[in-house]
Amino acid sequence: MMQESGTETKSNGSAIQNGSSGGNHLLECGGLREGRSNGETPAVDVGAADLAHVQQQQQVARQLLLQQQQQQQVSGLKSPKRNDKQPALQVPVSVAMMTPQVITPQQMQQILQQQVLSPQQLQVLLQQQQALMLQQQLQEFYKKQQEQLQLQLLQQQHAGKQPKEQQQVATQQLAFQQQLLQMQQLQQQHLLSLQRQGLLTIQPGQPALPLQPLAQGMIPTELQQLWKEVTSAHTTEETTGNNHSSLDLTTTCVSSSAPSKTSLIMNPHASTNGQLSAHTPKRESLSHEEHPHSHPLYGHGVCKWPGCEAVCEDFQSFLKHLNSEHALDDRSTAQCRVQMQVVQQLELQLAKDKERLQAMMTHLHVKSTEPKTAPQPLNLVSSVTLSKSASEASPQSLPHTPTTPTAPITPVTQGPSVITTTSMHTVGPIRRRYSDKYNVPISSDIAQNQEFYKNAEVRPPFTYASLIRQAILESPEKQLTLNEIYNWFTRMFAYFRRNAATWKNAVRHNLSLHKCFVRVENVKGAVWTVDEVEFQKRRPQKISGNPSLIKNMQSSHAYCAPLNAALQASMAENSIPLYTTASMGNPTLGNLASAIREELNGAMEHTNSNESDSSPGRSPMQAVHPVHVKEEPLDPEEAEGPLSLVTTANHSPDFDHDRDYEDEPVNEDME
DNA sequence: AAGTCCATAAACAGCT
DNA sequence: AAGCTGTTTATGGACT
Repeated sequence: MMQESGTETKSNGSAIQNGSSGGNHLLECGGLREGRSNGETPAVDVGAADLAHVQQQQQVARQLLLQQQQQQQVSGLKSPKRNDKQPALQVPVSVAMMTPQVITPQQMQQILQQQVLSPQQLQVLLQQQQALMLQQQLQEFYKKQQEQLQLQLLQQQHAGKQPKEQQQVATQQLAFQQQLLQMQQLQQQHLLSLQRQGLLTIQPGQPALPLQPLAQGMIPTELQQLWKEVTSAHTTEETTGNNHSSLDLTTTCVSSSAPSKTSLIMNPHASTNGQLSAHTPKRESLSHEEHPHSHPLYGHGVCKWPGCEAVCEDFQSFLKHLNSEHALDDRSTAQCRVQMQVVQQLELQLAKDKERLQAMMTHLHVKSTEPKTAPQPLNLVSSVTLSKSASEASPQSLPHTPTTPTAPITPVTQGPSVITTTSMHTVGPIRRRYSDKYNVPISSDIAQNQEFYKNAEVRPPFTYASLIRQAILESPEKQLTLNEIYNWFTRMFAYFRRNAATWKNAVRHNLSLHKCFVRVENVKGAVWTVDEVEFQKRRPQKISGNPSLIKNMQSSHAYCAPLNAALQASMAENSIPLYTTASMGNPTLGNLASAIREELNGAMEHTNSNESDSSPGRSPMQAVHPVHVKEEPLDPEEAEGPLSLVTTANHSPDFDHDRDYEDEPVNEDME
C-alpha cells in the first residue's frame, strides 16, 4: 500500500529524473543561468596585464592634451583648475561655447533642457567640455606624477649612500610603479564611491576587485552619445541624422549581450574615432523608437539602468523616468563610464580567451565546428569543464571535439554561451568523480580551483561523500553539524547555492548511508565526524595494484591540473575577480594547503609505489600542485580568524555570508 | 550482462 | 504545525 504509492511517486520521480539525472546537466545548466544572482553584474576589473592598455590610453590622452594646449595658446586661455571647484557659472551658453570652460553638469542639464542650442552646437560644446575635463585630469595626474618623482629623487638623494646609476633607474621604476598604483587606487576609490552611491553594483560574492586602470576621462564621442540618449528621450521624433560619427551607447550595451561584435572591444579606443559604430547606432536607436519596448534600458516594466531597477508601468513613464533620473549629470556620466569599462573589459577578456581557446584547439588538432565562442566569465567554466572532459573522456587520448551547441542556455547577461553550455552538458562532470575513483586528493583540486568553484556554478567533480568528508576534515575539530556542512557546501561551491533541497537531501542521505560518517551526540546536538578507516576502506582497493588505473588517474589529473592552472592564469591575467577573493575571506586556505600536502604525499606515495613506467602525466601533476599551494598567500589577518569561523560556533560570520545565497537561505541557527 | 557506485527523489519518524 | 534532522528505500545512469 505504501509501497504502491511509493512506487507511484517514484515512477513520477523517475520520469523527472530521466531528465534530471542523465540529462540533468543540461537542465541544471539552464537552471543555472536562470538565476539572477550570477553574472548579472559583470565584473569590473582590469588586471595588471592591461598596463599596456593604460599606456595606450595615456598616449591618446596626451595627444589630446597637446592639441588642447595648442588651442589654448591660440586662444590665450587657461583652463580652470578643477571643475568641481568651478563657481556656478551664469555664463551664457554662447560664451561657454566660445571659451573653453568647464561647466557643471547642472548647467549642462539646463542647457539641454532649455534646448537653446542646436544639436550641432551641443555636440561641439560637449566635445569641448570633455576635452577640458580630460585635460584637467591629465594635468592633475602629471602634476602629481612630477611631484612624486621629485619626492622620490629627493628621498634618493637623502639616502645618498647609493648613488649608483642602477639604483637610480630602479628607483625611478619604482616610483613609476607607485604612481601607477596610485592611479589605480584612485580609480578604485572612484569605483568604490560609485558603488556606495549605488551607481555600481558588485556582487556580494564577488570580491571587491581589482583595479581599474582605465583612464577615467570620457571621450567626446561617449559624451555625445550620452547627450544623444538624453535628447532622444526628450524628443523622440528627432532623427539621428548627425550622429554618423558617434558611438551609440546602446550599441555598447547591446554588444555586451551580443558578443559576436568583438570589433568594438578589441580596440578600446575604437570608440574614440567613432568608426566602429558604423553598423549600429542609427539603426538601433531607430528601432528603439519604433519598438519602444525593446529599449535596452527597459524591460519587464523595470528600468534597467545599472543600479536603478525603478518600476515603470509603461514605456512612457519609463521615458520620463529615464529623462528625469538618468539625465546627463555626474551620476549618469559616471555610470556610463563604468558601464563602458565593464563592457570593454568583458570584451577584452573574451577576446583573450577566444584566442587562447583557438590556440588550444589548434594545438590539440580539434576542429571546432563552432568557432564562435562565448562570452564572459563563464567561458572559464567551459575551459575547466573542457579540461575535465578531456581528462575524462579518455585520459590517454586527445579530448574529443566539443559537440556542437544545440541549446543555448539562457545566460543572464549575454547571448548564447556556446562552449560553456556545450561542454557543460556534454561532459556531465557529475559522472566522473575522478578524485574518488583515482584517489586524486580532493583538497588539492578544491584548493586549486577554490575561487573557481566559489564563483562559477560548476559542479565539483567529487562525490557527496568526498565533499562531506572534506568539509568535516577542514573543520578545526574535525566535526561539523549538518548545518555547518551545508554552509561549507554553499560557501565553497557556487553550484550548491541553488537547488538546495536536492543536494541537502543528498548530503543527509550520504551521511546516513555511508559508514564512514559517524554521528556523535553533542551537548548542543549532534555533529558528524569521519571515520577515516571506513572511508579509506572503500577507496584504495580499486587503485592499489592496478597500474593501469594509476596511470589513468595520473594522466587524467595531469590533463586537468595544467589546464586548470591555465585557467587560473587566464583569470589572473584578466584579473577575474574570482581570483582575488582568495585574499578576501578564505577561511580554509591554510587548512587546504596542509591537506594538500598531506594528500599529495599520500597520493604520491601511492602512485610511486606502483608506478613503474614513466607516465607522462605525472610530472605535470607534481609540478602543478606545489605551485598552487605555495602561491596562495595566507592573508595574515585571515590567519587566525577564519579558522574559528568553521568552529562549532553557530553564529560565525560565514553564516551571514550564506544569507546571500538566494535559493534557500541556510539556517543560521540550528539548536 | 551483472555488479557497483553514485545521484536523486521521496517517504517517514523523531525532535524542536 | 512547520521545519529540521536523520534513516531508509527505490530508481536510474555511468562505469567496471
